[in-house]
Amino acid sequence: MTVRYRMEMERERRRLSANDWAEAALSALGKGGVAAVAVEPLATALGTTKGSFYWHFANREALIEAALSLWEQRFTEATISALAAEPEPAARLRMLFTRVSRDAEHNPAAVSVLASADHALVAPVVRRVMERRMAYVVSLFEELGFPPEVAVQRAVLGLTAYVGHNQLAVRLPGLLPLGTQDGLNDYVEAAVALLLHDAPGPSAPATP
Amino acid sequence: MTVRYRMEMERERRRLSANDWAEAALSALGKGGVAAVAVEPLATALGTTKGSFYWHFANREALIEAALSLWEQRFTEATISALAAEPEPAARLRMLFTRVSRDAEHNPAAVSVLASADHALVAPVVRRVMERRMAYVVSLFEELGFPPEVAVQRAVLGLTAYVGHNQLAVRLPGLLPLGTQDGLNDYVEAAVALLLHDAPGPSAPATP
DNA sequence: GTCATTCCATACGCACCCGTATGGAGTGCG
DNA sequence: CGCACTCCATACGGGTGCGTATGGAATGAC
Repeated sequence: MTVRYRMEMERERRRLSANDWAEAALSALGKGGVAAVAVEPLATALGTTKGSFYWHFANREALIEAALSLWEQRFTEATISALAAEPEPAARLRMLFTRVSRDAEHNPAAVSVLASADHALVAPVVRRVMERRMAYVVSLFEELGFPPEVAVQRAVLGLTAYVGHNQLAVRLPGLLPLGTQDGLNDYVEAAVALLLHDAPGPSAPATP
Repeated sequence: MTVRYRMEMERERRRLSANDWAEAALSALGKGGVAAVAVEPLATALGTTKGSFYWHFANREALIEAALSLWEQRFTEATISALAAEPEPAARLRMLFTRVSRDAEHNPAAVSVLASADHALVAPVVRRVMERRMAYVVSLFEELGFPPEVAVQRAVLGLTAYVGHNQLAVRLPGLLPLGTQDGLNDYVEAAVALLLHDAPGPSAPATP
């Protein structure tokens, strides 16, 4: 019965950790890009002041780095590890596209990160992530038996389509005329079918 | 022989017009998004001061609107009118993709505009432009004889691929493994071939 | 309870940008 | 020349965000 609740009606007012700040920064990153990862606005949003922040972090750059690190881990690992179970490369491709297309409009962080790719702290992270994805998709088409040049072309088409889909779905909701969930599913099926067109047998060299 | 050149060695120092400011704003928009369309930085870049700006414009919003209007006109009209000459829809599609893929990496304005699509002044402009493009590409595939649902799917794949291509080429140069110009041309050919796969005859109803 | 440690609130200086006010160059016209 | 008009330079106030300094509250060890 210690008197712990004095004026705590408006907010919890429990103490914050560095991770709380990083999570809030990641959320702000998704909403407004790196420009929104600002100390004082985040402080008021968290119901605290700058004094809390500068106890946990050295400066604003450290906060941006923490948010980016959080994003990179959460995102890359979650997506790729979810596919590791499926042995069939064609099924993995279909699963990948279904998954990312479904999450596209609920994923503003990826859009904001790419939009801030000119920032010195963002550039290496987004490049690392995109290079990993590019290499992964290329290897996927190679595993399907496409010759290297064709695999690269299919992968570029697929990856750029995903990036553009993500951008348009987030920034201009309702623009893509895919209707409801069914329309989106049909689109993914059609797109994957095109990307897999004339697929040779798996792991069969194409030009012997 | 009037003494007109007093201290004009470092800059021309001729008087500026509102259009000069709008052009500089468009350039800044391409480099750093709407955040870079700032009065004082642009003034120093133009070798003048804010006094000049606030003579030609009411405030910063008017400058942003001028830059966006410039971009919308220059861009949409230039691209679409260049295609009006070609009667064959397949050739128009190929020409469209060749053109936009070639210009993709030299077109940072489109990327910045889409990146700033949450801005109140940018949102209606970019939505208008993208809706026009979407409708145009859909009508192109319909003209090729695809049934409406398929035309929409092909158009979505093509447009999102272009948007993603533009983003990646501008923000992460060298990431797309397309090599030199020839590699890009081959990619465009392959992508267009996939998008045109199983095309019915032009203006032939598909499901009679 | 005392006390040291952890964590936060407040106040301050600095820098940047917006918008306004005002005086003064520059130019064309009589 | 003189004068009106166009255009720009400078100075100022307000607002916001970064980073620092410093005192004080909350918490755990004893």
